[in-house]
Amino acid sequence: MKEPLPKAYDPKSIEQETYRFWEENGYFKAQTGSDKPPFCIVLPPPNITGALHMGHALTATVQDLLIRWRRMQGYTALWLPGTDHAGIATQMVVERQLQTEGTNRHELGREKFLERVWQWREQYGGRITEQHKRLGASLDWSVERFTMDDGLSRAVREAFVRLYHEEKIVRDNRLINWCVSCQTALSDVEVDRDKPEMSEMWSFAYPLVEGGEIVVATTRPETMLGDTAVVVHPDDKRYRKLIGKQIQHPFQNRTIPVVADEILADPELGTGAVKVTPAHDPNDFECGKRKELELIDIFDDNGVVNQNGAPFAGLDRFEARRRVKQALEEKGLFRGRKDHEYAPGRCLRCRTVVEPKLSLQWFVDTEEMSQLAIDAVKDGRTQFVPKHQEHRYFEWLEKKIPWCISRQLWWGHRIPAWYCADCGEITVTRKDPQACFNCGSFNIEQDPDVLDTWFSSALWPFSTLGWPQETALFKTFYPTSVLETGYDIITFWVSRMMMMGLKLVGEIPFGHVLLHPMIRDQDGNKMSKSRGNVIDPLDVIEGISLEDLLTKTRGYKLPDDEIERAVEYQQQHYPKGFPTCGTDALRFTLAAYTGQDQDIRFSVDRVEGYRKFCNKIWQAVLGFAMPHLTGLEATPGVPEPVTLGDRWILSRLAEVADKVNAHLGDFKVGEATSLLYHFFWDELCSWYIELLKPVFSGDQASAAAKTGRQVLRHVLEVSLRLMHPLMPMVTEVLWQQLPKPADAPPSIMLAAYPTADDGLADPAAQGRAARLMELISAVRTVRAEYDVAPSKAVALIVRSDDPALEPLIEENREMITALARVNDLTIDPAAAPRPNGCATAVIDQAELLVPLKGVIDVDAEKARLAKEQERAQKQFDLAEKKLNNEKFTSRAPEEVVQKERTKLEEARELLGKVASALDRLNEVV
RNA sequence: GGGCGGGUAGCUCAGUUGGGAGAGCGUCGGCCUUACAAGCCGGAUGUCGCAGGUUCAAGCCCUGUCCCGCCCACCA
Repeated sequence: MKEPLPKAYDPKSIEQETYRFWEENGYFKAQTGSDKPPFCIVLPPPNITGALHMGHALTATVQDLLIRWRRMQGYTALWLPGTDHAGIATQMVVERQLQTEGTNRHELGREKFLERVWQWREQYGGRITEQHKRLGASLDWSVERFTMDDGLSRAVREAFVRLYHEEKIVRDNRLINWCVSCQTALSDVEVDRDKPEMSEMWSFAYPLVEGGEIVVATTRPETMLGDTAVVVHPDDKRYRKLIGKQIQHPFQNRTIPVVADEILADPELGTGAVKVTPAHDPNDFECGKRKELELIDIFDDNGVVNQNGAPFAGLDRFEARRRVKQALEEKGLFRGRKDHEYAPGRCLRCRTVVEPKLSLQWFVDTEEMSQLAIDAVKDGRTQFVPKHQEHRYFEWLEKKIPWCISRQLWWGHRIPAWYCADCGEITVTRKDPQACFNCGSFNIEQDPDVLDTWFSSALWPFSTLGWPQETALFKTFYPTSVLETGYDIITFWVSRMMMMGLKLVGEIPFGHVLLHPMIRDQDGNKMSKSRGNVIDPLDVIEGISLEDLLTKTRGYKLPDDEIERAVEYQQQHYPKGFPTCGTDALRFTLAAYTGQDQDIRFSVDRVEGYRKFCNKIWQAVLGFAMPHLTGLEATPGVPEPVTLGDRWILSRLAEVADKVNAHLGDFKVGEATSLLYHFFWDELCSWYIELLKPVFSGDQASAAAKTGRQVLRHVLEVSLRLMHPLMPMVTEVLWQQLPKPADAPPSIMLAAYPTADDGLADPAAQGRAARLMELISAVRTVRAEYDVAPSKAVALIVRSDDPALEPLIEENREMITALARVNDLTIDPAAAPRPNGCATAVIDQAELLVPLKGVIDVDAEKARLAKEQERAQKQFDLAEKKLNNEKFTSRAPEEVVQKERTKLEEARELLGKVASALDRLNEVV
């Protein structure tokens, strides 16, 4: 880190090197066994198949800033990284790979296939964690985890066995969601409901054995092949006498009964009669249980009609629909169709319409666990931020839906259940058994299925720390402090971690759930490859040309027309590609966006703005400060201020440090970023550094100059520490450059996070500084309005009778002359004669005259003053109106009324000054 | 159908014990003033979605309403 630094900020030249410096020195490593308070965040494990996207960048930014902040505050901070094996996703990737080799997993066999998956994982599974390093993430890589690690697999086994023996996990034949494409069962949260699409409600008649008919309506006519009843409401007069009668199935040699059921049948809907297919509809299934109806499964695992669906066996379910309708029409049973909106459930991963299907699967009984999870949030042991997101959590948990956890896949944690071929008993145990626990037979076979990926994810906050063993990590860091993630996985993940943590460990897994919004493109659309609006964080960090961007897009595995569309979008929206913005700017942007409650419309322009901020910091430290600070011996503690400027900036520093800590404590990250941005740029750079310039160009040995150097060094150094959690790279590099007391740590990461004690509160100095700034700004405005170049100095006459103003101006004469570019500053009493040809500005308790001989345009000046007059008049009128209102003066608090009186007086004075200036102008003419 | 969030400058968004409407980007004018033109100085810009109400006082609280986004339910 000792190489000469470039003159201008260049993120590429510092970032990777800085990360290496931290990593090689082990600064990310959390020490257990210290007496410091613990602070722990577990990184939501990205899928090994995933590539870093903006959502990861956002999550990493927020978590890293919390971790760095707490670490600097003196906490033992652990940020634990890891990845998820992502069952279906990974298996699909490897299966596609096999396909290109002309083989498949069945040819390969289970064992060989799993070897291939592990191989794939070795090769690509670490990509995404490497990418986190580019974000500056201070993750403790020494404790990196993977959901299929031995340790985590032991935790999975432990959880399963314990829940099984408590009968919270059961094997049962139930209706589940079956994906005919992925060939596996899915849980309810893995079924996605799209916007409803136009479909039809199709009616047909079932002929009664005794003659007559009963008409039913359905969106899925093909399921009539598996119908085992028609239900009507017991009170429905139209059908009452049909209850108990038999229907002749039109295509099959069987009859089905008309049954009364007040739950499923609603006389108000449709025809009031409902066909019941217990094996292929959740409501019908429940009805079937109530009425002990026969279950007829008419589809095989591919969604093709089986022998039960004769004579339509062999047809795909959608083809079967067409043919059943056709056949019913031919038999004269068609009774009409209506347009109908219908939203079929789709497999979250492959978009195939899921088939409700009767199947023997493993389920978690969530009744008790859900309640534990609900209670923990209701009583505040775990708090959601923002709080209103709780409703998603409660809404889902309160349904207490059994969780189908078995998946018909090979990649994942295999279910630890062995079936005995001899006695039929199930053995469920922590260690693989040699024989049946019941009969001792060796003729046992393990369940071929694996567990839902989310089962292992649900254990993440404690399995990663060593549970079920009482490891030092586990004892130190459980429960973890904050769980930070997107609101979209509250049901998938947050709820289930709460359930499992409370059930298995007996304690909440985390104290706060911090939820961030989703990242969309600048128009509010979801980012998707096929749309072409995906912004890769690494492209923003490093910059990318349009050409390279398009090359990347053309490499996507997408249909040609989608690629063309994506390319077109990018040509239109990103004609110049993306500039190099750097990690710090990206992080600052993402942090600034988190104030929002709605989804983020990500704009690269904004990142570019913050890259400029990085340059501003760079220039302030290296360009301005360092030449004045070389060889400076840094005094420890807060320097004793000499000038008003010193007092003012140190006072502001105290306020800012205080507020930033408060904001971060409240998770108000956006507030903290904006505060730091404005403090550094608008106050430190635009005012304090500017007013140091005349000090530094004068006598180097003066008290003002000597203290100025110390204050400058101090304020910059504290500011860098304040900003470090947000912009870790640039702050580290610059911090290394600044002179520091001898006991300073080797990295800014290890330095203490600033508090109000790093500044010096001085409200009086702030008030006085504000008056000077007002004065200087007023002169600048006059200059700007008359287009006086900065290189040209002007004279300034301050007319005032305020006894406080004269000493203030005298003591800070240099500041005014330098910042307002004034060469001749005089202070006159308010009644002193006015010279000709002056532009006038009016401020609180003073009139400012700027002689501009020959430049003054009387009309322009009149117009200018008229505008000021108007503004003052408005203020005056407003205050007067309020004060004339008896209700206001009697009911408003005294201080508010007093404030209004002051305002009125100020406005009155302003008006007087402006009026006299106007008079003066008129005299001249 | 039920619920949640949002509607503030051209754009993206801040704005809590209710008490002078803000920032960034953009825009306009002027500046190479020796850290920074990736900069500096200055200007303009608003029926705070709409309509009521409470209050001395409403962007903020209440009621109604419209629009956008999302969640849940229903969809025989």
